[in-house]
Amino acid sequence: MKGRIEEVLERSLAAARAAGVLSSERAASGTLEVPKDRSHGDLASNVAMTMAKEERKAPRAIAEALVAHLVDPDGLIASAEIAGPGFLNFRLSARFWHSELVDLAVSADLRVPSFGVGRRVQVEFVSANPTGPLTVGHGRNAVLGDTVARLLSGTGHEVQREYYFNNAGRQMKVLGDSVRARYLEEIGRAGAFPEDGYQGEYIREIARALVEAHGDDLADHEGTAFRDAAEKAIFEEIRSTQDRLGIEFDNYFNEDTLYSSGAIDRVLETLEAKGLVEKREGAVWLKGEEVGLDKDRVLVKSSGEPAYRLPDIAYHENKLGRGFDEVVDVLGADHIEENREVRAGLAALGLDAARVRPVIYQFVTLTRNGEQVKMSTRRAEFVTLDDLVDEVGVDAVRFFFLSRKSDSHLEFDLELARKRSTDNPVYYVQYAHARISNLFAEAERQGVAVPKGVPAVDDLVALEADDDFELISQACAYADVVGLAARELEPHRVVFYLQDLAASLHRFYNKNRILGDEAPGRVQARLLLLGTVQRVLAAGLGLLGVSAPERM
RNA sequence: GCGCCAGUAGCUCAGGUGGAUAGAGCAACGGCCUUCUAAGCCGUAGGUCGAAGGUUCGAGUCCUUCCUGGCGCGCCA
Repeated sequence: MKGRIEEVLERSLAAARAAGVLSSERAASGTLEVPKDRSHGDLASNVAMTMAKEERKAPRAIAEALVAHLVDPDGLIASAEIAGPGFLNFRLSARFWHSELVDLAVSADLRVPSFGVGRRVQVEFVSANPTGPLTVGHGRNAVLGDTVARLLSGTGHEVQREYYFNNAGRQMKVLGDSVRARYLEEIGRAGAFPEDGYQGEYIREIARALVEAHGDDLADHEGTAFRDAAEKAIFEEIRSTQDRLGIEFDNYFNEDTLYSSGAIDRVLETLEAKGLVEKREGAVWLKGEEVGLDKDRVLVKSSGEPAYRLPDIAYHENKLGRGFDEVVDVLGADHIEENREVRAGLAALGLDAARVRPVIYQFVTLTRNGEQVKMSTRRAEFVTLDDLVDEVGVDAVRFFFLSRKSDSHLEFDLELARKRSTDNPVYYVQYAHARISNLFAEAERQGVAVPKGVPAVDDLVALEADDDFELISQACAYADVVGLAARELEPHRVVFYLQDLAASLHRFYNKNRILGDEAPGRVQARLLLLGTVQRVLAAGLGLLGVSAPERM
């Protein structure tokens, strides 16, 4: 929406230069924004202030020169005022707003910038090892990753969603041993339960299923049957949780392929060849100082097994090698350091580590009635993501997980999330959408002609109130918000925007009776406006993976 | 001790690239439905933006130091 006014500013600047009033060559670099205070107009520019130094003139004098040479052939600006230290406050014309609304309405993608066209991006998220059901913490990861992927797709990127699975590590062995121990218990044989084994009830259930299927045939089994059964069962559960949340992956990547392909050995050899490793105390170390880390890190343990970070480096090398322009890692705050090591490793290999973009999220706490809910496994309180979905529903889970900047700790208020009332921000936004649907239904019932198809500026002349323009302005902001959210990988911006847009809609709805307005053409014009607002709400909710109900 | 993140209204949190009188939602208080869904709206109250310095026309935003909380700093993953 700023584009056309920016052009006006550029031309006015040129005109002022041509008239010899201004001298600097530089293009205007100020910002144009919607002022927080509506009394400052529809759009405000600080360009006069940013030019002050170079022009060696007072900002207000520059602003005056610009206003005096305003080039606005299309009549987009209704008035231009100079305010405060040198702000240029523009009030825009009805004509401007009408053409903005037409542009938005005819745009299939609501004018969201498609800066990602031709770029391939991978988003890796969740990546939880199947040692138990997904937790609430995984939930934030899952929803964040999925929504980042949606944002990137929405801005034209070709996106792959990947789940990385450490099936080569110790964890999976412990899992198998845990099931074996429970299995032996079930068939009445004493077996020592592993010290660091997984104690959850789900392990026993898997063991029982094995008893049912095989009796005690597996009592002396030395292979991977326990592990395989556990992995399969738990993965099924994880997938079903993801399913409920509307999350699908394009690819599951197994760590062991990095071993079988020789990738891990090659990484090690390359680092050795570059003189970036050192053998010491029976282990192989990555030289921290030389790769930009604060200390040396073990790549291969003295046991001969790779430490977790080596396959991680190989994994990221693999990802970059698959030709992605960018690789996004969605990680909990406890993995920041590890990610730094991985990127240092990539740089050491001569790869462009800047193509790896971590999205870090802080931890989640649950509260109920102001009290923190302990997420302990022992008391069977709220541990799993499935439980959370059961209690508050998919829409609230997704919306709430996204309603904080990922860098901030997230306090998930169960009481609020389950409320089916106005207090609950999810319902607030959804209600705005449903309200518009209802209005259209009511219009049909009353036999009001509901405009169909693509609007033209002439259809909108009856929109002449500030209320109308404000709503248009809000709806038009969608494109900028989504663009910024996608660029910065910050879904929460969309959440806050939708709450603002919903508030504008509710305000508008309460203040203006839409149907039965006697001004000629206004009912139809406002239905066109609200139809577009509804499309924006639906698109925004869709980006978040939250439903946009017709009726509530 | 070192690193990363956070500290903004009673509570939970927004506040790209520095802009005008710092915002929203809960909670509190007072209003608005015989009329398109009151799951809504309007109003009141609530702040030394953790502290102190600095940078400049201008700082919640940038720099320095300090305080508080979370998370890391493993031959665990």
